[in-house]
Amino acid sequence: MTESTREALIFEAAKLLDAGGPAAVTLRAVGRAAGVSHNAPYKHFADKEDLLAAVAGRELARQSGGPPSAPNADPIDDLKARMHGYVRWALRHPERFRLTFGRWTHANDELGVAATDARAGLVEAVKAAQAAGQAPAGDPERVAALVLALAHGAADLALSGHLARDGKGNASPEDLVDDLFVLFTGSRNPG
Amino acid sequence: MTESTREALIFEAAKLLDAGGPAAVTLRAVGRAAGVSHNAPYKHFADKEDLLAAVAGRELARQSGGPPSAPNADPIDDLKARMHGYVRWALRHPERFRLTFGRWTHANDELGVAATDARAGLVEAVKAAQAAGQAPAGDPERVAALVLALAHGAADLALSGHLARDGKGNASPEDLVDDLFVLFTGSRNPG
DNA sequence: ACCTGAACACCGTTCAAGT
DNA sequence: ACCTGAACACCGTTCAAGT
Repeated sequence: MTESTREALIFEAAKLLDAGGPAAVTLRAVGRAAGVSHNAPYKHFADKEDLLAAVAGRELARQSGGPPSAPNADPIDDLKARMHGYVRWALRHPERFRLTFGRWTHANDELGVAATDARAGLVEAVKAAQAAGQAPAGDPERVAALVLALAHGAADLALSGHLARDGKGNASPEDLVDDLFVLFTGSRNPG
Repeated sequence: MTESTREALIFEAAKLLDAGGPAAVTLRAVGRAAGVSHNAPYKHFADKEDLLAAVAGRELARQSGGPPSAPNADPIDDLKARMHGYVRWALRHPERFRLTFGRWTHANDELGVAATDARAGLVEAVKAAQAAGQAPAGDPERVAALVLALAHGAADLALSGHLARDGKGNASPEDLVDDLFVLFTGSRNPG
């Protein structure tokens, strides 16, 4: 039971975030939703930011810990599917996406570990694509950063409305991810 | 004099934002810094968000309205310089960057116009690079979106600490921009 | 037309106290 | 070890009033 209150607080905070944005996530509302007083959260988290970091960490771990695609798919398809999944996650859960990549003053362990794990999985996918000659050669961490930066930027611009203005001649974040992979085929590593 | 109070409020709000993040931008602090009462802002802006939108609009217009590089430089260098400038702006003024691409509930005209202008300038630079055979063929708006998404994502990931963890084998946002342009040379439009 | 001061309903956080 | 209720210093916003 001692753990369930903590979990309930995280769960209710995430629910309030989705429903009403960060402004709706007050400790009073979280406590009320979890059936405790408005300052019970202080027995489980240092402060409000610490609670939000727990929400972000749980979300990032969940997102990047999804199914590793079909295990024997083409490596480049695996990488593409992973990035499409990333974009889809951002567009479906904009508040969780923004929270995850938001401002963190006192670095949180839970969130940091989740971020490191997510990057490691992506780097492995890039290495496999490179080994199959389907991605540019070079430091796999750097190629992974390139791919992630594009997917992240496309998603963030789309969410903030800075990507498309009129419907004409514009691209969805998924389209932009595909465009990058088309560029990859132009500079394949023949090895 | 009637206009100067409004301008002073925008100016002081931007200063407070840079100094202490969005939490430091309270209408009371803005009013105090501008030498007016804490609710004088309501005579110039509908609410706090409207004031922040004015800050963001001014900032975006200033950023994208910079010098158009050397006028007779290679088109691809012009495009590259523009994106490097974008990244440098984001890293030097993280709070303004995040504000500009933040949450806007009631769409603001000033900010919308600034965003449209910025995109238009970028599309022109892409068209020039395409005409010189230095950028991939296709809808210039879509190629511009690809380039902007990468620069934006690289900057945002760097700011949130999700780009590099250890110093080893990682890339700066500027490096990632360069990497994209290297991919461009692999799929040049021969026209 | 622009500004002020008091007031209202909120919020994060602290603290003494309870089991 | 976990929780409560009162309290404190804030905040955005509204409103009646002043020039």
